[in-house]
Amino acid sequence: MNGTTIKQLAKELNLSAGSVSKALKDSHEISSETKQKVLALAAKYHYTPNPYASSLRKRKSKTIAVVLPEVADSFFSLAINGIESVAQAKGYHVLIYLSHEDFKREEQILSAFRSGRVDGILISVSEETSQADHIKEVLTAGIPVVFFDRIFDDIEAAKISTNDFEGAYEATRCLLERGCKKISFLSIAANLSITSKRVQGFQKALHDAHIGATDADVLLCSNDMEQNCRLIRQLLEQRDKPDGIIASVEKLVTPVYLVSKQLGMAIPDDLKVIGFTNLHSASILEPSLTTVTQPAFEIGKTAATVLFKGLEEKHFTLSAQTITIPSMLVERASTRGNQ
Amino acid sequence: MNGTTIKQLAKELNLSAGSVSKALKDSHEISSETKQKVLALAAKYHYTPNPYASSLRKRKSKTIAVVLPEVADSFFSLAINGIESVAQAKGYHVLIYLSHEDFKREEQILSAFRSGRVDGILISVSEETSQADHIKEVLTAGIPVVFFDRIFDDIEAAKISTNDFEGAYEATRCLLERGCKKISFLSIAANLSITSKRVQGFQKALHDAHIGATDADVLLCSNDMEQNCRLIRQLLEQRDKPDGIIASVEKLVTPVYLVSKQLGMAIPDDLKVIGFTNLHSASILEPSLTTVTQPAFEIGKTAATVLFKGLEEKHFTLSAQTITIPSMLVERASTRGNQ
DNA sequence: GTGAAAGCGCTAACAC
DNA sequence: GTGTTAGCGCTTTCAC
Repeated sequence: MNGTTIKQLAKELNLSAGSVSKALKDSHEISSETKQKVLALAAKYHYTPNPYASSLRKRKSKTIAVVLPEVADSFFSLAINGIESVAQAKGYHVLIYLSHEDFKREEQILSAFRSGRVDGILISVSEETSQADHIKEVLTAGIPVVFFDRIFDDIEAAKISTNDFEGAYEATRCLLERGCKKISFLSIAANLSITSKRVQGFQKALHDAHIGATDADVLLCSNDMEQNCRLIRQLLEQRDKPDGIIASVEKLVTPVYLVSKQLGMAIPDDLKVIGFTNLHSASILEPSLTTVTQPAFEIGKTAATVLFKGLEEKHFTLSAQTITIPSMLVERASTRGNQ
Repeated sequence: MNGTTIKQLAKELNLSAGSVSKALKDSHEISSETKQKVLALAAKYHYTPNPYASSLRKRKSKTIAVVLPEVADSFFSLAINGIESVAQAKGYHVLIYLSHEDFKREEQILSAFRSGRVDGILISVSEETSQADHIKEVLTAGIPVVFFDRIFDDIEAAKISTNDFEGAYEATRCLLERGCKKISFLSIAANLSITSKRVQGFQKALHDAHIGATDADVLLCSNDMEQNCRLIRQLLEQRDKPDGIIASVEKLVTPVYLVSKQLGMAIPDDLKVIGFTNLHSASILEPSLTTVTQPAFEIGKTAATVLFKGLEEKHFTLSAQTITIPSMLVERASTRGNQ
């Protein structure tokens, strides 16, 4: 920490600290002449108020926390961009914390927020998060929370997500229409909202097409690339192998392409593929990948906007806000129909 | 902000605030009996010290700032992961700011740091940054700065980057060895350290191979995808078109693949390609992409580690630290030699 | 081993 | 219009 304080300015101007403070915030109580002088001197010394002193005094930090599982895939990168753009415009600061998909860490991170470090929290929960006591605690401490993407249903808080159910439903319909008879759905951690809703959308679409959906059609994958490759290889080597695959998160796309190539299965002729991803490179894969493109930037932006509204407007009930931003099915070559 | 304060604990325990404070930090002046009682009550009330009060008092925020151009590509995502992992281990908080490649914004962001909001700064400068007065100012205000990836040479500060020159040199050599006669180098903003060093590595390799390198071999691209596609198309449509391309940043890879496909140029037979990127999908492109893979996570981790050393050790001169972490040329199908 | 007091820098209520 | 005062919550020196 450094330099110029209000006191120093006051002394040099033969004013009181209080008057300088008021002048700096353009209070009507201060003569414009004095304001000029104060502003001039402040500029000269590059005076910047100590944020912690004023946070302490005003009991507001002008800071929000963003809690994420990881910032490895394109979804969270874009979401951060969205959040940051709103925060910067509103003059808020953004603290970032990664749970690394670890519930214990997520708990620790959240528990530190009870002390007033942040005015509000944006969170996308970890894979391991199956209960929300840690979130309820910050909520009862009076700190607003907005969930985004990986939301938690049974809790009273704002939730911003994409239409996971419909996205998966559409994707499944697309594969069926292109002639798939047996579709596998690759998912991750079952307790995540995005997972369960996507699985439901998948199963509903099968159902509506009068195709029996069994649990065996859903393959639970992990965070380990090697292991996922093995699982997918097993899947594609079995007698009753699928002719369509939905990769419900970005990191499952690479293993699908790799393994199908290894096994000499041609996409889309032997196997059609759809991925939930925002990868730019989807269009330059061979074949180019049909995607359920998520409004990642928009989700981040909306979540932040809603949070700031909650922080700034007195009688705005955050908990009522549940916003769904639609994803978009972008058809490319990986689902081309058989001729 | 909320809840329990030291005062309240003190009152309930019939102690002074000072004693409670000492007990909480396990001072030897306090009897272990008292410590027990204090700790017990603190736990009961989930006491968490107000960070801003103690920052104010101790003139230390336990917070660092990360200033980035953008968090769109895989490089910065991984770097953030690296930074955050160290920060979390050290008990530091991470504020994130995006310059969006805008110098004015970068200046504004930096100037706010003079007030002591952060103990140190990690920065990767914007494309537009051609002078460093804003950085020198925080430096003279006593706030340590560590550059990472996009460093700034003529300034006394720690710098963590990859071997841009050698990476480009190797990439160029690789193309030459695989039979390329004319190589184009796609670059972005010329004033960036990474750009100029990579261009130099490229030109040196041509030189060493006794190939005249002209400025025309370097194609300056922008941030606009459409425009880049047009530029690359022009390049590949001219009579004297290249048979090798180096995409010096991740976002230039997609346009190269797209355009070469549109023009019916086969990679690697008609055109060999190397990209500076950490994309997972490099291996599933068709053909798979030879990459200069950067140690993104490591760079972030090292930058943070160096910064914390500077913050914690009294006589550690940060400015001396200039660390280069090698990138790795990973050969894949996009540079396969002609048979 | 514990307490009292001062102060980090700022703001807001109240005085004049 | 400007000054004074008190205090946000915590830490630290100095007394006892």
